[in-house]
Amino acid sequence: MVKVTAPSTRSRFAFRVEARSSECAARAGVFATPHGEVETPAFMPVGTRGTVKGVLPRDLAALGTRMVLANAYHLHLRPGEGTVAKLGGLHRLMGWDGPILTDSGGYQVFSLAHLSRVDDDGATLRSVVDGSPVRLTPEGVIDIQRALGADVAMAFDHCPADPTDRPAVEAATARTRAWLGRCVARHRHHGGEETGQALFGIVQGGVFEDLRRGSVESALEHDLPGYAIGGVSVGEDRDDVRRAVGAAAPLLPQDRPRYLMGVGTPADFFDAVESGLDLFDCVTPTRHGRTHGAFTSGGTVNLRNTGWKDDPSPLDPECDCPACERFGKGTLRHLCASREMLGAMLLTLHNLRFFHRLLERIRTAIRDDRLLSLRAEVLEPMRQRLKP
RNA sequence: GGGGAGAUUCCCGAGCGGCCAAAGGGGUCAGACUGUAAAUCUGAUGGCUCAGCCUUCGGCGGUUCGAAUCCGCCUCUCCCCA
Repeated sequence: MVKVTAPSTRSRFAFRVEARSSECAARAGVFATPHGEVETPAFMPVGTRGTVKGVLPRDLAALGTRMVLANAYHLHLRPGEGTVAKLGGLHRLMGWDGPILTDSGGYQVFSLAHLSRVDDDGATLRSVVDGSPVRLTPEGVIDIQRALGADVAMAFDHCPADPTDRPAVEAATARTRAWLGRCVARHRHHGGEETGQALFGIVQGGVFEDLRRGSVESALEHDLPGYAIGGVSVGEDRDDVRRAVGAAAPLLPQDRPRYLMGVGTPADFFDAVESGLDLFDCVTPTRHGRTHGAFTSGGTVNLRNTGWKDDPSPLDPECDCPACERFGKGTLRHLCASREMLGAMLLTLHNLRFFHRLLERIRTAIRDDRLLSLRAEVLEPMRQRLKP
């Protein structure tokens, strides 16, 4: 049923695996895009409205970012994909020369569920900007992403509100399948990958392993340069996430990048990488950075806690980010407590650096075939919340 | 010197006889956050042997079954006129 074309025919989005773990399904590789290569496993910071909040593009690159996310729904509302195109495209808008991936807006139908209504043809949600109705369909979402011009566009999927509600998940998974077919057709209509944009399919299925497997089969009805697992970490237990990913990942093609959407935390990365996932994105490092939370090698830290007040020591002695190089915890705590934007900026830089360094170590460990020992080494000391 | 206004729990500020340990802000303290409606949101903020009790509304003394609220005096602050 599925004819998998040789990677060479899509060299602009080639993915080559360069090392595999002997202990698990982890692999280290390189994903090529028109705007450069990405070493995997990789973490992609989230820049929803065309900006990774509080971070200059050059700083982003210096932290180790290779690829970033933006969001089609939010950019459609403001400033509008037509405007983005007139401004020279999404790369120009973001001031980012590297690869960009746009999420379709499927997640917003889920996260803004109280403003959304889904039907078989698409979804209608109220604009978060002015409350007016916004119609999203597979075709429309592909058009938007085509106009934005990211390197990777995501299919329009239906992420169910409750991943444990089997009938609802079955319906959402069926829609995701039907919508993917329409996305693929529309993408091809625009010229397919010749336009410089790849389309990734998305697997749903909630916490049900059989539905996850079925959703992978549906996605593989289309020969795409990459596949994503979505609908994960939306409130379920970590074990449920692990099972769902464990069921889906082995069935995805070995020679295509696998993207786990919306994940996650350091522990999540190990789980997912060990199941053979390659790409990740999450708002955690940036959002936590803005809300006084920091990841460190010794555990998480809340920089608003009064106990750090007089502590001149660095946030994480193992870190080489701008926050750790020049400021102590007491200073960071002062910046956070007084709501200086520099505090949010520094913690964002720190968290992003922490995530990228972690993924860097994971990549190296896969190549050295010692991923499981790295897991213990990294996660054990950072299990706790650090208290002053 | 004369006339007027006021002193409330860390701060500002409601309250004007019982439903007041006392609204609402601020500050402070703590928590949450996984394809970002998030520099946001939630909770706590007199004490205790905590479904109750004790101490608090400038001070002292009254009225009343009952007072932050009414009365008298005192202390201090602000405004206007001389």
